[in-house]
Amino acid sequence: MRLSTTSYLVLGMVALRGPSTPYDLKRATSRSVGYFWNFPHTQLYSEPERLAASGMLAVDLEDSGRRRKTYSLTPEGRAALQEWLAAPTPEHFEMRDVAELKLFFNEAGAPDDDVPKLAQEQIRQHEERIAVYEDMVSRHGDEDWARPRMITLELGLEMEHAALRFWTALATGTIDDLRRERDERDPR
Amino acid sequence: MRLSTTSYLVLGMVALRGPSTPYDLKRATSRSVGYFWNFPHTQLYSEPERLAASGMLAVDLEDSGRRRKTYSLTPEGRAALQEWLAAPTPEHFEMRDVAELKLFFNEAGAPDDDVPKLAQEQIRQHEERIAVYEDMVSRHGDEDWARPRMITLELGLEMEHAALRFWTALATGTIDDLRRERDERDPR
DNA sequence: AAACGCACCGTACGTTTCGTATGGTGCGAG
DNA sequence: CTCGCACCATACGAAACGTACGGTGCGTTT
Repeated sequence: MRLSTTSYLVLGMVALRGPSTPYDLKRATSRSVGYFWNFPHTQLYSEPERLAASGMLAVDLEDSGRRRKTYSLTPEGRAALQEWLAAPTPEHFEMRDVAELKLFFNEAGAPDDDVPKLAQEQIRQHEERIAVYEDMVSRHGDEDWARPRMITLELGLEMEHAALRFWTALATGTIDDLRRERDERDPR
Repeated sequence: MRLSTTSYLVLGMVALRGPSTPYDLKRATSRSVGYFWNFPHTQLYSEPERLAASGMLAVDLEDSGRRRKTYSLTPEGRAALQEWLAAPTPEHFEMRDVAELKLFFNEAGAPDDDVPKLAQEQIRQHEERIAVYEDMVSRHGDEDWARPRMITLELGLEMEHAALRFWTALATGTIDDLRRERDERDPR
């Protein structure tokens, strides 16, 4: 049985939260890890089933109305998760950025310049996302249980600010400054 | 007929390159736009077929051995592409970062600390990618045809440096400095 | 206390994407 | 001339995706 990244996502979430229903997972991921690995909620119903079938999760079926399924980690599940966590990842992150695509193909566009509008919208997007992240920090930043999970927010914030700087520079025609400042900061 | 992002990718590539075979597209994307929107090469064989069926591309079938198909843009195809380019994107970029996942779930791992190795490997990844991007800049940076397409490289570089700063700070225990420096640079 | 409405929760199903694996093609070396 | 390897193309099964629908049960209204 081959485990995908989604599998480990589920195993990890159950490990952090304790026994969970798919709906619990859905809510928990959409507010945290979902920001850097998105997937449809249907996966959170089918994937635990697969994992239970291969002994990674134990399932407890509610017999009343909603017939909720509550999944918990088995020793095998925990072992698989820890093995995965212990191995560093040779993969580079993967991006999917429609705005960047549009910028790349810009020269094939109609004569009038579409870039300012594109940049403006991206600036909006990134500022909004930064606000969301900062809000999380200020609401949970000093709670002990949250601390270790907050660290990834810093990466998110670095990336958001990087993108924001780029689109802002593009909108104001100061791309050259961008490169110069980067060279000063992280000399090659 | 519904066009996906992949459709526009193909339309855009044919627009920039002129008439192209799927293999041409594959090679061209893998060295450029593939860095921020990856997809398997099989898509580059099936997608143009779809687009040709709906009149966005014209196909010219080689009758000799390899039976190459060369696709070129029709007026409808160009119109569709330009319409797409003219509309700013409401979407935020999407990330898929296995390393970030591992970091997030770290507390569920075995007692010994897996983070240093993880960080080290990511630093390697990002330095390597930066080298690739810088090489592109230095090889094509002063060619006129390449200039407009080089601009997205700057976004790539900003992102890479952001990630590199994060993992480096994580490895050296200077995450707090990271935040402080960011605040100085981009005051909230 | 019955009826209603809405937020909560779960799953079925058709479509698209993905990756792998396989097989043909033709140039250049020997 | 033929052999080998890089080039090129597609088939096919498996996974991921998104949407759309349908049930559940709590709180509110009458």
